Amino acid sequence: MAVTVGQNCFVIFTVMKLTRKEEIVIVAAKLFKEKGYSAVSMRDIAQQMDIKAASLYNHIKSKQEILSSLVLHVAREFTNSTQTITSQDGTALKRLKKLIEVHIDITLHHADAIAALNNDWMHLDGQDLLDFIAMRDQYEENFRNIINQGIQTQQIKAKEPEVILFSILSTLRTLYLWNEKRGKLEVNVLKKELVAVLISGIV
Amino acid sequence: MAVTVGQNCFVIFTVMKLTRKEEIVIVAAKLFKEKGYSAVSMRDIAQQMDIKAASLYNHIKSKQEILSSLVLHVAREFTNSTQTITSQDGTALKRLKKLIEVHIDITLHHADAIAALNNDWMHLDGQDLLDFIAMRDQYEENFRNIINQGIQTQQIKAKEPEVILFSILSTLRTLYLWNEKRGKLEVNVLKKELVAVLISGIV
DNA sequence: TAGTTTAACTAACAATCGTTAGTTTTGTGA
DNA sequence: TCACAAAACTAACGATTGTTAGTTAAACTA
Repeated sequence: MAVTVGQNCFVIFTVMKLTRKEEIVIVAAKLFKEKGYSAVSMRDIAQQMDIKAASLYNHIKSKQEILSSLVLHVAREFTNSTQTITSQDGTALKRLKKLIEVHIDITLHHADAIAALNNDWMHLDGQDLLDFIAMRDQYEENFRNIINQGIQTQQIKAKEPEVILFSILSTLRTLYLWNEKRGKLEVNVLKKELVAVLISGIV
Repeated sequence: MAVTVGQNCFVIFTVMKLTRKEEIVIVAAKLFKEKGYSAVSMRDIAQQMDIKAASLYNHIKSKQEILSSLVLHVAREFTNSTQTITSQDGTALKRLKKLIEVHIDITLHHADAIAALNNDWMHLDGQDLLDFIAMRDQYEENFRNIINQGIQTQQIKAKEPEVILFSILSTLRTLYLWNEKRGKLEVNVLKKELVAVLISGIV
């Protein structure tokens, strides 16, 4: 289905029928966002879906599986998008801007999952935990490299690179919380303003 | 006890004997930081203190009390410091810088408690929860006012004030996580660099 | 319509949760 | 040394946790 919104703007969306498992994961994500993984019981999730807790196990293997579906899926999305940008050409500063914009896009599309990614990743176990940490470190390293490149080419002030990295990543990481308050502020405006603030400061 | 560190720099510290309750709260804070309030059991806390869980109740009233001691104490510290600065004179930009510096100071002194403040405040209940939310909102409002003053006096760019507010508060809120990685970076350097990045940007 | 899958149900399990009661040990001051 | 307070202990409680087993109702497919 294709719909015209305003001018030159097509939104193409396919109404996919969600599997029951996907529904569970989505509902769980909302609850995890509010109270955290550990404080949400299987009975809480079931109640929110108007079924009994035991029925959930027709569709999922365990509570852990809900968490890892949620977290690893969006973590992979971050990883993939980052890889693409890093391997593109363009100045360090341009790629940094692009990186920020993509991060904003992913955040707005997966706000609930990102809450779990930020706050509940430590409750992953086994290989899932290792995979997540590897992806997180790689994501951070990508930002670090681009910032360092920017400093070398003198596009970015030769301040402490770690402080710059920290400031940008912190802001992006917390964006999921502000998305609700964002209210009227349109996505493209948000992107533009946020990139400006992060890159050029406020004075 | 007073010790001279380098030149012109006195550190005066009193070795206070901690009450048993304070010890419990400190130990609990460390565990809450790693796994979150809900995932830490009273038996976990007790084990870390080499006693049995039931013994904790000689010193505290409930698990809830540990959390509210932890969170409300540091929340009040933020509130008090903020009040002082807001009522001082000086330009909006100077007060904003001061606000950031004070936030950094408090964060470095109460890293574990701030983890709970950020991640577990929603597990407070009753009046404690209401008090916390009131303090948090007031804290945010203080930042907002100073930023708006800065915009009016044209010290700060007339960008979206909410985006500026969001960027600064996000960075400060997440600082407790980076404090460990900070490593060699000295406190005063961190303050100076972070203020510079937040105010002047990176280009 | 008969057969099969999908997805719900009830009932229960072992483990763990925060917490209480009652008792014993430890340390301190007279 | 004796009395008392502080702080530990054991044992157990009722509730809740994630999860399993076995069964039933509804919905598609032949």
